[in-house]
Amino acid sequence: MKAKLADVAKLAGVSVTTASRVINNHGYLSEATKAKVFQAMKELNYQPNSLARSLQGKKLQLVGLIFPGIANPFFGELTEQIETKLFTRGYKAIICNAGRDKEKEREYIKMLMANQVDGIIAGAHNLGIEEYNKLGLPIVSFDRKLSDQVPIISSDNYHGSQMATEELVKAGCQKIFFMGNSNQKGNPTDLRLQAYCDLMASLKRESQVRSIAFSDSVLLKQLTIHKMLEIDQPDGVVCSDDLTALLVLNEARNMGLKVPQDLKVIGFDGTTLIQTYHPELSTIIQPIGDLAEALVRVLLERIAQPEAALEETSYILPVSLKSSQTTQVA
Amino acid sequence: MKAKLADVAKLAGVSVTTASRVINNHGYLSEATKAKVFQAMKELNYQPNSLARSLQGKKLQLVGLIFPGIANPFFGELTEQIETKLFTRGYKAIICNAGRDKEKEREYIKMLMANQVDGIIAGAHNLGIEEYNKLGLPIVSFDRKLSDQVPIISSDNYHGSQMATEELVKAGCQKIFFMGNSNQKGNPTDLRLQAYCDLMASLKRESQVRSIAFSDSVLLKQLTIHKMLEIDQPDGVVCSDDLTALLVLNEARNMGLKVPQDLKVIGFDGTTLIQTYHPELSTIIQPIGDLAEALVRVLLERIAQPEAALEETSYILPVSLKSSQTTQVA
DNA sequence: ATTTTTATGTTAAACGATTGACATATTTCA
DNA sequence: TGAAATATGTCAATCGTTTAACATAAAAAT
Repeated sequence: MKAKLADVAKLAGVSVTTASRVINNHGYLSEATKAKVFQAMKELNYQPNSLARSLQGKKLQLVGLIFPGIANPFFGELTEQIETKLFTRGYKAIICNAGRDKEKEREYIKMLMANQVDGIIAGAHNLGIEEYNKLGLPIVSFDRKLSDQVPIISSDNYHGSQMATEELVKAGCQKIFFMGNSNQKGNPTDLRLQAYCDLMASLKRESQVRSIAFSDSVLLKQLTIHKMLEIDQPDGVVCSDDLTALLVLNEARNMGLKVPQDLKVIGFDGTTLIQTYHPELSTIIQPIGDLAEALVRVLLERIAQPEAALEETSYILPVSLKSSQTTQVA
Repeated sequence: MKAKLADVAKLAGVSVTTASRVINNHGYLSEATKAKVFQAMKELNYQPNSLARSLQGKKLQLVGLIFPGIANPFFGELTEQIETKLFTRGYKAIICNAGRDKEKEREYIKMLMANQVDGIIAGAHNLGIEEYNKLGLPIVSFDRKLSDQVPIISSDNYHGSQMATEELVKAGCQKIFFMGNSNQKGNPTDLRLQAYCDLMASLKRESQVRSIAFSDSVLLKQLTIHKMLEIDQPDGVVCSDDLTALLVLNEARNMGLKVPQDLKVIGFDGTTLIQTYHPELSTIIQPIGDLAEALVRVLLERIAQPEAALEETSYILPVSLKSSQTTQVA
């Protein structure tokens, strides 16, 4: 049904070899022949079968993206940016929503290998180092150390969280809590927590951490937040991400607390979505476009030269503070 | 580098043919042989090369998803659901963010063809019917008529918008406006607009439509909204989607309007994100999970039996009204 | 007029896996 | 014991494309 190279060659009145030469621009070709072949390709709406080409050793120009899920706006925006940048460079992306599921991530990796992807961008990290090490595939990791062989791209989580905490301190908060997604060890969110704790310690203040699990239902999350606001009555909350910050804001409003008078809140991520639809929220902005660019660039470099020594094993991109109403001095 | 079938066969001490037979469960095999081969596969971490298999005529089990972009929460959630359901059935997904760009969508389609995808789920509709018709590939469309040969899955946009408008009428609004993304013809959003207009007409009220283009900057959108709220002073706004509704709510708050006392607002889409972080917003909920299920099921049926006559050319899934604070009777 | 260069064709092998045809050996069952 | 069923192997073709090797012929350069 679908046109193959032999059909093109026949229509153009040349041999299959010549047709292939035209496509791959290989050897001596006359303009006339090229024109004939291109014309035939157009007429037949011919697309070379990438699978067959890749069997020959050519790159499939396909990469796998493994993330916890793209419904989360941060990963959605990051994935979209990555895909766009890949496309510009002639690459395609297979998406894998691994969630928090180790087994699923393992399955995805198998599937990607079977599909001969040229490389992987890993942003879901349920698996151990060893499993990624033995793949023999170019990999770059988003925000998590996988192995010495795998370059990591991330935002400056530590500095971001430091700025966030400072923002609340400067705004005059006396009782600053940290509220975040519960942290498996090694998670970059750890750095956000760490920076908060370090800064509090350096100010001789007590760290107060409340965590809500990613998998908790919203009601449970709200309950946790409610309890914190009611019992502990903090006047400032550093949140591990913007969505958590929104929950805090919502709960505060329900309880009749005034923001920023009674309570100041700052988030983390700064997606376009949040910046657009919640311009009032102070937050730490991750440079999503730059992150995507770095992930793609480093991966494609690895793909082009798999043997080259790693220039850098870690790329930490700067974040920026967006100071808005939720941290305004009352 | 990567293990191939020949390596497995050698390690297992059998012929390549036998190894292949084990994998494909073809012909007579002894338990002992099967065990040996499986063992060898495990040891070598062998994954059959899907590309080579597909060249043989086997399905690649790969489908293309073409959407305007997954950063939009609605498409993000829909894409995630689709991907999950595909994965369960052994299929993989290539994502294509076509935006509003005709040329890019065309390029994506070429690329998908070159990659021998088994089918396409099309949710970005920049191209004409003809282009989709001549692909000779199973396709299902989300929310837009492409051709008689292409089944459409969509929500009941008309009924949804009808319910939305009624909700405002019931809540006592006297001056109900429609605010939405500007509508190219044939867009399903048209039905939302249509339902609003029809209902207004049947009530002998005047339709008032304000449109903001998808591509408008946020500032421009806000300006449009501001103008409407200030000059026309509607007391109810039917929005074509939840994000637009949020902009209206924000602008209303900035202007000191009280919701729902001075102004009632209702949105459309009802993503988990919005329901979670904006529980106050009344909206029409599209059944994202069911839409994904239907898209996947119908596509896989077409893939399994490409020649079968279409059972249905259009599947319209019911939506539901979520009546919340923004449309409460004051 | 002769050598290069350019242009194209023929043929065949290769990529990795599948599969049919055929041969052979072992087991099982009448 | 002999036929049927079971188990495995060898060989070769096939999928669509690429590419090296070789041959040939016309055009261009010497």
